[in-house]
Amino acid sequence: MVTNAGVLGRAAEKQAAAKIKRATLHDEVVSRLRSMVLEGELPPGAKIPEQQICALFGISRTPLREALKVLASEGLIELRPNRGSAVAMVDPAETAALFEVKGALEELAGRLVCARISDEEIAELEALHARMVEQHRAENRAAYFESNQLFHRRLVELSRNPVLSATYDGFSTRILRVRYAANYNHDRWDESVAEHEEILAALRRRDGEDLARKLAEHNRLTGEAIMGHVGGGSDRR
Amino acid sequence: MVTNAGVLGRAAEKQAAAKIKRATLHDEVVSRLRSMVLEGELPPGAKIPEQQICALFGISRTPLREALKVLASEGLIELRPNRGSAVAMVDPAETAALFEVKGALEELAGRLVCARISDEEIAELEALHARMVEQHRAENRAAYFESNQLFHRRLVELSRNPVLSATYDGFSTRILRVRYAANYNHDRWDESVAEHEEILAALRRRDGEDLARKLAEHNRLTGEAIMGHVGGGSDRR
DNA sequence: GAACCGAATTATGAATGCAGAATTCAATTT
DNA sequence: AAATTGAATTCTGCATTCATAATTCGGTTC
Repeated sequence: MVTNAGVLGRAAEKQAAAKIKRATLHDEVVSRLRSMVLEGELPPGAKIPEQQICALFGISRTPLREALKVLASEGLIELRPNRGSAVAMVDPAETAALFEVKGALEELAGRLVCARISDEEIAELEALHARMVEQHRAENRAAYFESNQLFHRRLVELSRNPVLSATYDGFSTRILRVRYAANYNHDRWDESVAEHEEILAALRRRDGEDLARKLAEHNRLTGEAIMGHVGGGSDRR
Repeated sequence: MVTNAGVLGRAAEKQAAAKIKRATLHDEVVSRLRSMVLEGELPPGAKIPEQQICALFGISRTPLREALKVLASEGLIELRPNRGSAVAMVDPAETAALFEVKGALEELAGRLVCARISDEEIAELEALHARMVEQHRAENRAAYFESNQLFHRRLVELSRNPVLSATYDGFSTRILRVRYAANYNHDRWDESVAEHEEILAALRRRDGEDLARKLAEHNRLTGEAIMGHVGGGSDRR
């Protein structure tokens, strides 16, 4: 069963708060297809036969094709003229490139957020972190995973740069697919939690440069941990 | 870019001779619509009546609507469900946000390019710079403008991170629309050329950190110059 | 038996048609 | 006369249909 809440981009959450049903069909299709790609239900490289998907969703090809254009511009699928569309392959080199850019974005977010965040919002992030630690202790992988995402997402959002938030969400989404595939090992959890502590410390001091460095480093290490599972050990189940 | 890997000379020859036509119609429509938005032919806030545009292009609504979805995800136009699409407004706050993110991307590019660029490619950038200086001296605004864009674009490209290049291009495009509107004054040209000299100097020394700083600063100053003409202060909301 | 060519099938790209929402405009009411 | 309501028109969203390129499969030839 698909629960869109924390995994999908900003659009999904906003809509969820307002209405249960989406205004337009192709937006709904974009969300559902994106989930399917992220969760691996449509594996990398898989061809996307329009008619089958249409039958699955109970819609016609028009809204589906509109949705495919959007997902293609997000980099999740590829369109080959007259030859159909397919789920984008996960290229190790591209994944590394994604992490590099995501790191630069978090660096910027770190600098900005220190200048613009309120005390209450710092407390909010600390609460998020506490929840994450609790889920880590309970070894609830899925919940920990989602809280982790949420923490970073909220931190970027608090930088009060909507363009940055939107861009960051896009990269998170693309990377999420790889993270699902490579469920990296447990000991990285401990490191990750420790790094979050340091991140919060820098945030409390409102030391923008230090926070930027810490975030970039955290991102780099996470990337390497994941890359190690994607590139080196092909760990399929 | 295009699938030109034709082993059969005849088909490729015919294509090249006839026209550089795109494989799919909606791709062509995306390009043409984007140009119209960038050049101000479709001014910010303008509604986009599908039928008129269809008549103008001599196409049906289907490929147009697919193109609109793509441009919406690029941030150039807005889709309001059941209420039509319109060219995205140029918001001073959003423009400032765009420059912040673009600066972070160039910073990353600066670090990467120093580690990955070859001597020949440095020479190529110097040639581009020289051409730009020449056009500056000749007071050829349009040509200078384009060379300037090209210089930065190529520098980012030489960072050898395709994701970064694509993202940077996207932001350049969105900003380009504002730059067209605000043809900032001539004295900024001189500053800009001087900054390019420093950028090249840092590149020659392959001092990634310094180059990153220089690029970020150059970006910030350009942004402020443009923002001053658009109407917003540097940071106002 | 393998390679090659061509017709049949299938899938994609684009156009048209149809239902419903939004806007417009006129008529009615206060 | 101004405001409001509702009918008519316009436009968007989606489904359906048509055309064309790609793939598949069967037959032929070497």
